[in-house]
Amino acid sequence: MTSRSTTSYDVAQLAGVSQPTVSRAFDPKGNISPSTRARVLEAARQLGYQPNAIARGLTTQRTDIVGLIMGNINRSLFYPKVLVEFTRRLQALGKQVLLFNTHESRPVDEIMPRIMSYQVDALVIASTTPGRELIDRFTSMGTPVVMLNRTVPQTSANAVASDNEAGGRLVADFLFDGRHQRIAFMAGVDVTATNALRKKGFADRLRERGYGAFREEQGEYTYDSGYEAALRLLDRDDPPDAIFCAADIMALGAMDAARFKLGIKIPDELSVVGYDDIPMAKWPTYDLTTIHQSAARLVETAVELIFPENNEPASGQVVLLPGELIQRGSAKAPPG
Amino acid sequence: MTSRSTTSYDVAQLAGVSQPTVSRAFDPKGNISPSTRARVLEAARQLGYQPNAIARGLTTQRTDIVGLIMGNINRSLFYPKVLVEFTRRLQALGKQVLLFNTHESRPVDEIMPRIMSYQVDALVIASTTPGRELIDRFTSMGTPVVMLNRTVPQTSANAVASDNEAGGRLVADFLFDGRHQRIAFMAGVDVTATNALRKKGFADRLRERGYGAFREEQGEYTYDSGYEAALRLLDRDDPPDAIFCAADIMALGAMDAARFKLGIKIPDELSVVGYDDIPMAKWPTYDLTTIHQSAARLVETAVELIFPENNEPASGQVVLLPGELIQRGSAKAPPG
DNA sequence: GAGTATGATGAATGCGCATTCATACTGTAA
DNA sequence: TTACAGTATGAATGCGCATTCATCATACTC
Repeated sequence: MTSRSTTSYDVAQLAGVSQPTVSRAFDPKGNISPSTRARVLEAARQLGYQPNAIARGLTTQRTDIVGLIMGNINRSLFYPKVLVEFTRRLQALGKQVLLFNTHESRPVDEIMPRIMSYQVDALVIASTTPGRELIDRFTSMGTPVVMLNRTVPQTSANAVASDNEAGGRLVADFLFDGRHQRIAFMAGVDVTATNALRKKGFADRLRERGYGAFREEQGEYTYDSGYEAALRLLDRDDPPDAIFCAADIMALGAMDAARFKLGIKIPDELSVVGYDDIPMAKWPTYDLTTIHQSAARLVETAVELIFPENNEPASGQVVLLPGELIQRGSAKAPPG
Repeated sequence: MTSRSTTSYDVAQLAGVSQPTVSRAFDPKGNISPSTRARVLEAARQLGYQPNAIARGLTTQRTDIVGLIMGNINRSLFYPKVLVEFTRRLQALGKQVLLFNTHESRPVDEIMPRIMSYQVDALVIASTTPGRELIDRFTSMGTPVVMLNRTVPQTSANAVASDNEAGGRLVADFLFDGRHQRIAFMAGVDVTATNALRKKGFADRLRERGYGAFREEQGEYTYDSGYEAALRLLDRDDPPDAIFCAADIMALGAMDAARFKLGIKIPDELSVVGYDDIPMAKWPTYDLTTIHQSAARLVETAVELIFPENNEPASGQVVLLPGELIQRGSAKAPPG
């Protein structure tokens, strides 16, 4: 039952070689004759031997483990997709993802020691924002860090984010050109840079175009909060004729509030634009006009930063990925 | 930059003790005087020392890592939720989740050696089905295995699943009592036991109630496939007045196909019942009657099987969790 | 054919920790 | 005072592997 697992010594003995030779047989660049390698691998196969990654990690100082910190993964399908993409890509590089979840209540920094103790080769941080000194402890040890859709100013951490400010500007132009008169903004949680930048680009561009102040309500990146915020926005004498929601998930709630609760016609009486292009956005019920943000590209870029093909891992780099406005049926399009 | 990370020897030196004493200071059950422990921990704090989990794993034969295999995580929000729950619960037990993704095309068994090499303390398999001998290799090494919503007959693996057969029966009763005349079933992918059992319970119970054969179409556990399957089912002279979809996600597609493509009124002309109770099911647009399946309970049960409070890990146990019919507005309810 | 480069292999070692085992030290009973 | 628990600590060791380093066999040069 609890038989000691087979080691490289067992394989060595069966193959009639020394233990280091077994090691070399499993090292693609190992100095070993083809015939010996074949003999060793055959012996390994017979014994069901697999090199112990933990022991290997101890000597090589490389665990092939990448730490991935995520908070609130399951709000939308975006982060699950990021997660799958990461796992897939890293697996292809022979690396594995060690997952850490941040509790709503507790700060991220609390689990950092845990992560550090696992000697991860790199650290990916998504949808949560750690303290600067924690990050620096990793980078100072030579562990590259990359944050997704978050930035912490003046750190050695890399960051990959969709260009939220540019996206906000896209929406501003789209709604302004669509001849909307009473434009509103539905914010996400205030502290997130994501939300702030989307709003900034949106507001700046509207101002540039000569459009004045706009009304604003706050949601919390959930369907329900979008639903409620839409009611506050719309259930009044002078309701907006366009709402830019800082996230698709809120936009869906907003659309349902407008249509089913208030009987407002979309897009005739109200245009709704989201952000993210989650899968549901293209469902016929919603057919949501939104800014598309590719999880796959985000991940691809992040992986390239921490495990570049031929260079040293990057440090302190910030990459912004442009978004794309996807016109669907939830918003009145500009003429022409 | 690449300064050798601090080890227990560094801490020992600073605290004026030997290395084993440092070890004991970090072991809650370690034989060590309170004053010495305090001194050691203070020294550790100063140096930013954290015990190396990899090295520890080598000596203790316990990595505190749990392997989690998932395929197709991001179809719905159910598995992401399972994932988060697992991570959270295991973190609370001082354990971490090492994630493995199975590619659509490749068999699960291919990544098994990788998992084995990481000496995981336990293995959780979700939404994918491995070969029996692979499983047995883990359990024979004393590594408990638990599968979620899948079973492989005659293995030493544990399994936790929602009682799909009972759920199917619930739906059969509900639709039969609702006086539906032309009941149809929308199947998921045929090979999955999940689908087969839901269908079996449904069919058996209908037969018991004296209802004859029912029409059937096949989807693939996606919104789009549900949409298409619904068209095949409904776009004919004698369309069903009730569809039981083997998964919510297909039910949503089916509802949209019926309402928006064919102009069928729900629930007046057609009742739709799903399975899973994903978050979208309760959105006003869908308001889907379905069988609720708790991800949290599933995870809780699975964790209890592989890490029982006071016993040995379970082996070969199969636990079925009852589902619950959630009546909403997408289906005509039985009178009374 | 003597000398040198090349390649394949084994002996020895250490990664950082937990865990024996042995030792010193403290207090209590005889 | 002697003896004997009990406690706290350090020296030594090994987990399983990769990586020097040294050794030996072979091939090649002039």
